[in-house]
Amino acid sequence: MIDLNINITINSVLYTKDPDSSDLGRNIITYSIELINEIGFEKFTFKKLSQKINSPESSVYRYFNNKHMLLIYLTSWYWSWTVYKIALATLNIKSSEEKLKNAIDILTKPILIDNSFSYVNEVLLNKIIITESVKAYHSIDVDIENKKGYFESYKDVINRVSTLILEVNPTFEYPHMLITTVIEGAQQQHYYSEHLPSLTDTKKNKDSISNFYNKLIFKLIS
Amino acid sequence: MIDLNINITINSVLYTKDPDSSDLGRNIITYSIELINEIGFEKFTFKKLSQKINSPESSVYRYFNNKHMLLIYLTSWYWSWTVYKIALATLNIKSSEEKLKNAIDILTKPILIDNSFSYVNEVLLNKIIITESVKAYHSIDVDIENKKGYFESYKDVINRVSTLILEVNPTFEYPHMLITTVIEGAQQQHYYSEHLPSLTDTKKNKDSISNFYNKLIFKLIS
Amino acid sequence: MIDLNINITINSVLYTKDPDSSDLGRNIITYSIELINEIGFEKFTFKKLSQKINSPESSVYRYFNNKHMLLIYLTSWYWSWTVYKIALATLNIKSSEEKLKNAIDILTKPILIDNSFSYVNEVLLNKIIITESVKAYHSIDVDIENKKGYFESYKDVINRVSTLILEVNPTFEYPHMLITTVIEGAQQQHYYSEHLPSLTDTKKNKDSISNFYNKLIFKLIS
Amino acid sequence: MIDLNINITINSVLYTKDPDSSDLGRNIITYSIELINEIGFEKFTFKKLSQKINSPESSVYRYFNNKHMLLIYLTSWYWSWTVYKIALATLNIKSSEEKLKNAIDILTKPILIDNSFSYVNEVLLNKIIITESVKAYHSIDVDIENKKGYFESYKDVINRVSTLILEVNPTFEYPHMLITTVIEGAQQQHYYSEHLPSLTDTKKNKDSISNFYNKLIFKLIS
DNA sequence: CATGAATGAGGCTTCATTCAT
DNA sequence: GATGAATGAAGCCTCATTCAT
Repeated sequence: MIDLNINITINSVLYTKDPDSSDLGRNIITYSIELINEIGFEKFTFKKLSQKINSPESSVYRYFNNKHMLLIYLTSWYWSWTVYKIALATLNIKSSEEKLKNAIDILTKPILIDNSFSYVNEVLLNKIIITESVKAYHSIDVDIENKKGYFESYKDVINRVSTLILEVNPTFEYPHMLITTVIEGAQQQHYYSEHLPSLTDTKKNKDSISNFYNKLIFKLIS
Repeated sequence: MIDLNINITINSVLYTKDPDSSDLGRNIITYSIELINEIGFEKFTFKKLSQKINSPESSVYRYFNNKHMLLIYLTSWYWSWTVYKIALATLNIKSSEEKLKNAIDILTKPILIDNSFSYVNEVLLNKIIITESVKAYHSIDVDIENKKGYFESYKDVINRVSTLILEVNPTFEYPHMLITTVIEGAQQQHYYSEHLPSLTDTKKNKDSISNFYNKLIFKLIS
Repeated sequence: MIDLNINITINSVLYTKDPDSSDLGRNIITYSIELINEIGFEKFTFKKLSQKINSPESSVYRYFNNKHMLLIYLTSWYWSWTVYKIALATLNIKSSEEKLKNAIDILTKPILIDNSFSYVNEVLLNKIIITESVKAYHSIDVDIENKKGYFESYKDVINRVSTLILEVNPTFEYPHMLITTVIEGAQQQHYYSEHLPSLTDTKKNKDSISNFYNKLIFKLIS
Repeated sequence: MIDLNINITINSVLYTKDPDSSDLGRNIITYSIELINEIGFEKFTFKKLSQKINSPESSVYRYFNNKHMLLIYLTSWYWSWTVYKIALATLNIKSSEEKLKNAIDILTKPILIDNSFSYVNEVLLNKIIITESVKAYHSIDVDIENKKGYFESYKDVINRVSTLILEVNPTFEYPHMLITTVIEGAQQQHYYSEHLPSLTDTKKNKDSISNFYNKLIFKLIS
């Protein structure tokens, strides 16, 4: 991946103080990703995080009002990063089919570390997205939070890829449904292949998940 | 639906004392479904439940060791009930395509109340499955729990429908992947159509979700 | 004072669990009165109380939801006890003037220990009433709390003495205003005579407060 | 009221830096009055105030060491303002009775906005005095604070009006007791008429509070 | 077997204050 | 002198669980 001098910009409604504005803030991001992976989001607390980073709990609160907001931030970061990867992968490509294919690959293949963003371990973050992100928008306050714009970056991914689908087949009726099905399906399959293999069919081939969803999309929209 | 004198049988590893064996137990099921819908699983506690049913907290503990086990029980009940509905809907049907189509309809159409099981409100339970069931198997202990058989009834659904897929197309490589994608995709779409409509395409037609997944399956396996 | 086998009954909306129903509950009352006197209501916390009585904080919460409710309870107890003292002091007395005078004495003279209620130190409790009771009903939620009946026992005192005033002078227009002025004035004067003597005129004579308010009442209603 | 080019002067022990010496200081006064009215003194914090006035918390600390000192300042301001109003209202009047009557009116009638002091909303401040001022001198440190002179302006009011009482009746024994009873009684009655009407008798007539206390005083000292 | 009381531990959050710039 | 960041301590409350009856 090209090393560009860039930052993922996150909507300021998603934090109290920008974590990318200080060492402590970046530590919060780095080690919350680690800690959520270790113990799960349910048992994750700001107290445990603050012990891990040797800062007082109250300092964490200067960045995020509560752990739910931190999770929203992490998912937003992840989807903004995905948007950026899709943008790079479709740049200067003429064929609509190829652009779509490249986007699908990004959404369905295993995640690799991206050294452009030193304080985020994208592989671990992806595991959190798979395991915990449903909790981010399956909250009882989803409607309020949606209005506040908490899910914009995910919507952005969906809309961009929907547009690519419509470029290939302008009369296809269900682009959003298709693309959310693929994204979330692929994430589940990666989880199943690791934890509940009888729910999937990935034993033989590492690329079977990506292959499956590519076939699914192109068969459906052709 | 035919009124059969039947019960959903749940594996005894999923409870300490069978909730279907007493009024208190059935109350626990009925009102936990209500309460989880009201306040979300995160904020649901045995204390609040016990206040709602006017029984001591300690009595609830006789049935389930903790709220996670209760959620596992509820999801198991839901998928066992789904197995039963699929069994009924495919009984005495010769055509493999029709059997599959009937199963898909059950998995993708909106849930209706089933009066055969008086103490379970299936419509509310389905909302819990959509919103909270990921939390049931996205726990840090998933591998242990899988070994204990906590997810057998979901696997049962997947295996039965996979078999139907293979009846239609014996060479199809990814029956499990396809069916988990469809089941979970359909549930998400129902959730999105209510809470995050910009992530789906359901405005015009109530049956669009079911139509979409039917097309998807038959296009893919034909 | 006659030793009667009685209890002050407190409306059950004022507690979560009746403190008069257990040793722990009675300890909470006894020692909260002590502790509030020592450090003031502002700095009083359930944690400090629980340390004083060697019980866990959470046990205190079984009796009162928060310290505000405890203060409401204490003031209610105090005014119910006052109603009881007035009832005793006016029993079997024919003269309206004498009944009123006896009631006024109870409301304006210094408080004496009443051994009928072993776990309440009435002298200390009275100091709390003088110093802190305004905080009980000068809360931002006074209107809601009034509807819930938090102040009924104080209203009871006022109404009973108002009735006595009207017995003496049935045409007097301001019985409630007069009696609240006297009760709260007398309490303030006792406080001032101890802490801010330049705001009162009590140097010479211990009974001057009671004398003053007796004169005030009878001059005004005659 | 005559527009005089004047300021209420507050004893410098009541602040760390004079709030009337800067825009920020005057903002602290203006918006603390608003905020205490909105959320009550208990929940009022310098943090919330600093957010309201868009200044850092630490800047507020330059003016007042803590919120208790701010409350002392506000009550002092209020009573100094009252002294000033009484002075104006008794200027050039010969009759002692009339001077006393005018002073009583000021102390018992509803407060009106005084445009001479632009950054203080006297109506809101009076509500704070009614609701919260008891907390100012009912602190555990009252004796120390009294020695430091925190309550001088209230004492000033009491002494001036006591002098007026003694002008009318030089042999009256309880001028301080009478005047504190009237001032605090009247404030309570205004509170009760708004929040706990069953404790007062103000339904018919807006001026009944002032009438009552005028009658009370003149009947008692004549 | 069912109950109700009791509790230790910890979650979440705010406070009042200090410090370095 | 004003600011803004940082923080230790504590407040308030709930949780999940155990125990004695």
